[in-house]
Amino acid sequence: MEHRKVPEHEAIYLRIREMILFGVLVPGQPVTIQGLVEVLDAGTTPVREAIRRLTAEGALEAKGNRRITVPELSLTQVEELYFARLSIEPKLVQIAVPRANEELTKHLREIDNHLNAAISEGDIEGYLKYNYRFHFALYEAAGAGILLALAQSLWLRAGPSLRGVLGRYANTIQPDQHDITIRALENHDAATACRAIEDDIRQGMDQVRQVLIFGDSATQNTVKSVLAD
Amino acid sequence: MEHRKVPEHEAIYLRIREMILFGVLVPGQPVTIQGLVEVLDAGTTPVREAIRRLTAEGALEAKGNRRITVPELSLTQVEELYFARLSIEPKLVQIAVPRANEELTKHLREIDNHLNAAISEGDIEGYLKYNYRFHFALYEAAGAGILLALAQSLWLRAGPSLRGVLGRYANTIQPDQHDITIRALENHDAATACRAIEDDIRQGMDQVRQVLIFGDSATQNTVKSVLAD
DNA sequence: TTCTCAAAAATATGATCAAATATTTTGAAC
DNA sequence: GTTCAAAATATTTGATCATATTTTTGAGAA
Repeated sequence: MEHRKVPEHEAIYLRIREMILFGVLVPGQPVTIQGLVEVLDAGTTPVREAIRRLTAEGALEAKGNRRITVPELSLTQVEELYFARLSIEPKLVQIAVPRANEELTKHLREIDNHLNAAISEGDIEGYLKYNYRFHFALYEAAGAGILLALAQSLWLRAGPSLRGVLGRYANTIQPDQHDITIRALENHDAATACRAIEDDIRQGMDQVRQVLIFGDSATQNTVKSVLAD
Repeated sequence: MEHRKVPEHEAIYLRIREMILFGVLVPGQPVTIQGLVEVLDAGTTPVREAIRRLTAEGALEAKGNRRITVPELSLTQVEELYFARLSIEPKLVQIAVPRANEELTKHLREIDNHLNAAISEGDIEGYLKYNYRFHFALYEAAGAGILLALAQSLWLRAGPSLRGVLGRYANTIQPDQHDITIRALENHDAATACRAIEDDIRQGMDQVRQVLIFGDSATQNTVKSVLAD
């Protein structure tokens, strides 16, 4: 069991999933089986099965014409994600807090250090990766598999659009909700931890909403100028 | 577009999905590709792809030994579903209420009439079908695809266990939350509609919880005695 | 230039088979 | 009866191909 061979379709699924989560695949982009086969140097059957799985999760969108794209979020969908994230993720935190131990908080601090380094270096993909890892290390500690799956589905839907946020707001100083969260965990203060995660979600989703309202043409320019530093 | 040919894998997915929702497939039951191929008189590829999709949605559970089963709900998972349903479904109702029109309430009444007939006849599968249809006719009216997908995923997870509830509680008189809901829709009274759905969810999930706590051996006997009427 | 139409190209879908993996059955020994 | 190993069986996984469907391309007409 420990050394169970991971089926190829699972490995491929995880790779495509990360491409979606971290904005390698962008909203509106068509996704084809053969395209992924070539990019990933994989077989068609595992890619097909991974795609089927990801469409079931809302991470990819099956169009009526047998084509598959990365979903684009409408404003009302952002509102839906906003609501759902605020419903599910703090609950995961609430469940996790009584279970938090030093190992967890230490692990979260490590991730957050990487995250802060990525911010300092203007490393967008690093930021997205460690932000995701921070959140899910915490949520996994809750041991609530169904809520966790819901949260992951929400992140998969939001992932490609989050990338559009970063150039625009990279210079914006936001209160560090992660640090607040970690301290609350150490104190087993569920209310503070939940509020910090809620505020973190609000900050992030407010920014996604802004980008959608004002468009992302200004965003592309500021991505370049930020990364030039 | 209107007469788009529906791929076989989608049609098969819908059929298996209903088997799960309405308790034809029971918790713990192994599910094999060849088994479904024979039951559904279908091809292996569409069945495989449907299974992959359903496991992604949590409706089926991939075990570490490459076997697939219908999930069994633990008590903590029931609590998770309880919380998630109470978070998501009333929100769908809240969004739907301002959009409710006479066509919708008429449609809901028709479904509810079928549901009540099924109850009178002791028709368990009919009950499950029309209960599902009632809820989702309402939720679909919200036009909130992401929240709808979350709700459907929750129902898929709970579906097989709901069947275990029915024999046990079929004689229990519960306030008819559906009728209350319809009337609230007619009056565009979102608060009442949401509360009715919340109460409906509580009634249902309390019963699932009870069955899990006390076991279902008594349930099987009462299924038989109820259906003998 | 635009529009139409047919052919070519791209892509998804389903079938089928072999290989890999896991479980069950069988038979022997104690 | 139990235990264990080997054989048989069941099942999943991945490859590969043919078929079906959709999009793109290019030629001709207006």
